[in-house]
Amino acid sequence: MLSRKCKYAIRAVLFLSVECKDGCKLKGGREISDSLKLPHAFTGKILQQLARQNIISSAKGPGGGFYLSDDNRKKPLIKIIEAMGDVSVFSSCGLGLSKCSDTQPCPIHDSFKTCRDELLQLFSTKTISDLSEEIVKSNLSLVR
Amino acid sequence: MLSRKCKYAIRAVLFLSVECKDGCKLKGGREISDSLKLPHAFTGKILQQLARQNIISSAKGPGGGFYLSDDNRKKPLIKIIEAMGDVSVFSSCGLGLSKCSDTQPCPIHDSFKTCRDELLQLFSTKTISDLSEEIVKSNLSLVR
DNA sequence: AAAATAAAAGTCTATTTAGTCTTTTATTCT
DNA sequence: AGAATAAAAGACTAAATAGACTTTTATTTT
Repeated sequence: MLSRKCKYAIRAVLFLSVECKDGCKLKGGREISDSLKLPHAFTGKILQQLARQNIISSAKGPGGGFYLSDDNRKKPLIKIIEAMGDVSVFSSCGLGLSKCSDTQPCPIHDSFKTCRDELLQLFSTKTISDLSEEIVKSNLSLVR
Repeated sequence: MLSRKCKYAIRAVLFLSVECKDGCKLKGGREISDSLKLPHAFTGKILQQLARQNIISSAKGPGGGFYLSDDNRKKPLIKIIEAMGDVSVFSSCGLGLSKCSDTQPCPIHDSFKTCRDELLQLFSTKTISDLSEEIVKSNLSLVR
């Protein structure tokens, strides 16, 4: 569905959202990748990319790291997906036709579009803070 | 969602199902890839793989090519997806966690699973002949 | 039997995605 | 100011996917 990069990104952001809550202690790239059992160098790249696109925030130097501002927390998951360049899955044809549409549908268009839209709905409505709360409340997993 | 290979495979099979109906004229690999505007060598590989796994039928020599037996037509689309090795999307976690399950869910497990299952349902119920009929009846597109 | 045809099979190349490693830049602490 | 820390940036490597090219094998037609 989503690329590995994108899934790593979502997990990293959700990790930040639950781990550095109000006291807002920063988390280093190393700690993030170690906690989530992700390849650290690759995760570093992803974190940078997220920071550059204002999905997460960062601070250099000793005591620095990544964190989420209040503004960051308000964003829906789809923003992460957009930042990672994976957003086209929610608009493209299930059989790969470039011109597939309601007026010129492929053989599975209708039912496929329904599912695709539900998924888009999910990622567009759930914000980082929404999920953060659910994770804490129901002890949901981000690792393995 | 599905790999390019898998999408090509589905389109090729559906093409065969509508193009060589009852008179059962065979279609060569070249004609298939040309009609669907797919890379011919790659399409050839895919057709072979489908034939080897009894999703489609083939005949060598002059006048030979690919076709669908009555038995082939009865199969649901998921069989094509299985043959192309893409079937895991319908069981794997939306965030890439290997241990995600109903009892140990990831943050988006429930709603993601719902969509995933709907999609699986779609591909498991629609057979090649079902879709073939719909394609003819509603003039649905397989190209572009 | 020989020629022609078309799938089967195998090897090879290109592109994309995933991932590492090294250097630079900004910040903080002594 | 200098040392240490940690992100930013860039160049590089590995693996997977997509795709091409060549040879072989089976079948049909002359």
